[in-house]
Amino acid sequence: MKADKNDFFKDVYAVVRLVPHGRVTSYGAIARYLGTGRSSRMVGWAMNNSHGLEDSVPAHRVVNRLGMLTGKAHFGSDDAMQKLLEAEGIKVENDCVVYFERLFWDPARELGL
DNA sequence: CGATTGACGTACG
DNA sequence: TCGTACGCCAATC
Repeated sequence: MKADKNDFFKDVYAVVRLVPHGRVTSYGAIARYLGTGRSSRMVGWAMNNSHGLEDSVPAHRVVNRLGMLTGKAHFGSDDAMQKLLEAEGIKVENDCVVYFERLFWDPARELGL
């Protein structure tokens, strides 16, 4: 098993797919879980690459540390991301996830790092 | 090949 | 407490 940077992206997708239905996580949480820590930007880049992937990555479950739908503009429609979150029972208001801290899913914690 | 941007986060003033 | 600056790594211009 090689630990190429390519696996980093792959791991990001894997973690995002592991996010339970009706839950959300943050870029920093994933980055920290992967060990990149401060390279949270790369997580966002991975999401951007996820658009061309065969497997759909629930990027709508990934928001910034504030629970803000920062990537909503990349879903094609500004309402697409919010609509997807609401479809899972996540209440979104003013582009911000309501009870974000309650719905927050930390891989490093849930997966038992 | 060099400079800028980007779906973020933390540190400092 | 709020605002600004910097770091991170890769991709794009």
